[in-house]
Amino acid sequence: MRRQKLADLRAAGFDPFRANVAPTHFSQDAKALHVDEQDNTVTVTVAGRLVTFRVQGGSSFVKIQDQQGQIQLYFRKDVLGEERYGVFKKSLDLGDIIGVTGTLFKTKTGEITVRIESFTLVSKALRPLPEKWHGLSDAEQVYRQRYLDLIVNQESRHRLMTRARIVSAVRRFLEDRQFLEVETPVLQSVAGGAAARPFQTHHNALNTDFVLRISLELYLKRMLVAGYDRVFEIGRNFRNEGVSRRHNPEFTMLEVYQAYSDYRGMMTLVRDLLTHLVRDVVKPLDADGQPSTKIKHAQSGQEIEFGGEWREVKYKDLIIEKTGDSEWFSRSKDEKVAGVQKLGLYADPKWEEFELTNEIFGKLIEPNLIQPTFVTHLPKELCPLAKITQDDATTIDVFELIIGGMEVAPAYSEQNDPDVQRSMFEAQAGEEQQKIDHDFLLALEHGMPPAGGMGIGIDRLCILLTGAESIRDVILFPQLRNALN
RNA sequence: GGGUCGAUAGCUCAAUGGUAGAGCAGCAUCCUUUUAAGUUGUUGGUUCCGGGUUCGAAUCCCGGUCGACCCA
Repeated sequence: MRRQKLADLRAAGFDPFRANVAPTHFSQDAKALHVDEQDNTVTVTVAGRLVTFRVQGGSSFVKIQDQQGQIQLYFRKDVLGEERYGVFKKSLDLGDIIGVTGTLFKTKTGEITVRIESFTLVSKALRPLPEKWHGLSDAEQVYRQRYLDLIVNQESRHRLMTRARIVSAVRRFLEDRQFLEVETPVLQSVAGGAAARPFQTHHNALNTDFVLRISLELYLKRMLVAGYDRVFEIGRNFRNEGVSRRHNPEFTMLEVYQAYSDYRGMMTLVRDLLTHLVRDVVKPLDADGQPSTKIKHAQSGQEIEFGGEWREVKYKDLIIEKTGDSEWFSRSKDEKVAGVQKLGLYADPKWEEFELTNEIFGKLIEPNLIQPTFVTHLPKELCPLAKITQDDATTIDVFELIIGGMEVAPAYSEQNDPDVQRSMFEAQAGEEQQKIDHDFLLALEHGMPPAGGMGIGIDRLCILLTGAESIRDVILFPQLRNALN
C-alpha cells in the first residue's frame, strides 16, 4: 500500500527519495521563536518524521519529530489549496519524513504550532511505525532495531541522548584541565593492562595474530614516558567473556593519566567530574522540582547522593567488619576457606588466599555499597600496575570507586619502577594474571614520571546517571546472538 | 555453561485440547483548532521452527532457534 503511494507519486513526476529541504531550525529552537500575542509573524522551515497524524476534513494537525523532539504542524485546505491538501491527505503516512515551511502560532490549547504553507515529502517510510501508545516493548526488537525504539520510546531517546551529552561533557571537563585526548591501538600483540580473555584476530598482510585490546592502560602510560603529562582516551575495549546486565563484550572505557599526581589526586578529579556531570548534565530534580544531586538507583530503589563528602574506607577494614574477625588477614588459608563458607559463600580450596578474601568483597560487600565509596588500599595481588603502599607491603596505593554496588572507577598511584613492575608481573597469581608486555617494560626503563591514573567504565557510569536497569539500555546496539531470519 | 519464564496480525496483547480475537496501525467514509482526536464500515494469521500424542493442538510432550531474568 505504501509502495503503491510511492509508485503513484513517481508516476506523477515526484520522487521523494530525490527530494530534500533546508531546515532553518530544529523543533524546540523553532518553538522558542514564537512571541506571545504575535501569531503568524515568524516563518520557519522544519523537518522530521511524522509521528502523529490527525486528519479532520479540511484542516489537520500532525506532529513531526526531530533530534530535539516534536513540533505540531497545522495543515489547512484553504491555505494549501485543494490539490496540495489532497496530496497531503492521500500520499503521506505515519513514519514518512517531511520538510515544511510555515508560520508559528499558538493553538487555543496553547501549543505552539507551525501553520503550514508548503511541504515536501523527502523520504517515504515503506514500513509502519510500532504502535503509538505502548511503543515498542519487545526487548529483542528494542535492541535489534534500536532506531525504532528511539523513534517511538521517549524514555530511550532521552536516556541515550543523555549518554551522548555525558561523553561530551567528560571530554570538555578534561580538556579544560589541559588533558590531551589520544588514540592508541585496538589491535595489540599482548592484551595488557587487565586480566580478561581477549578476542583473537589475524592480520593477513603481516601474517600476524593480534588481540583486541582489553584495556587502554599500557599505551597511555607509554604516552607519559613520551612526555604527554596529561592524557586521556575514551575508547572501546573488548572482553571475550559473559554477557549480562553489567557486561557487554565491547564496552567504552575512559582512562586518564596525570603525571606528578597520584591516586589521591585522582580521587579529587573523579569526584569533581562526577558531581559536574550530575549537576550540569543530568540535572536531576527532587520531589519539589528543585535541582538535586540525587539519582535513583534502579536495582536497589535507593537514592544515590552524589553531593557532599564521599565515604572513604580501607579494603581491609571492610573485610574485618564483614567477617567480624580482626585477625582475618593473619589467618591460615584453611581458616579463610572456613571463614568464607561460614558467610554462606562457596569457597574453593584451590583458590589463592587473596581470592578467598576477595570473594567476600565481591559477593557481600561491593553489591551493598550503594552510595559513592572510595575503597582504598586493595591487596597487591589484585593489580600489578600500582605502587606498593609505603607502610604496608601487602597493599597498593589505589582506590576503587564503588557506586550502586558496581565498580565504577579504579585509580592507582602508577607503578613507575621498571624492576618492581617486572617482578610484580612475574609474581601474579590466580585469576588476576595479566600477560606481560615486555615492550611496555622497555618503555618504563626509559623513565615514566610518577603519575595518578584512573579508569571509568562509561557504560556503567551511564547506567548510574540515567537510572538504567541494564548496560543494554545505555548502549545503542548491544551485542546479541545472530538472528538467522 | 545451568535453571526459570517467554515467542500469537505491522505493534501492544487475548484465546478450558474444540471455528484464532481485540485495541492501535492500515484501507474506505464523514469531519477546518486536534492532543492516545472523533464517526461509520473493513482488510489482515506459516500461532518462532521441526517432530510427536490426539478424532481434533496456539494450548500437551520431545528437540531446536532467539530473547528476558536468576545462578556459575
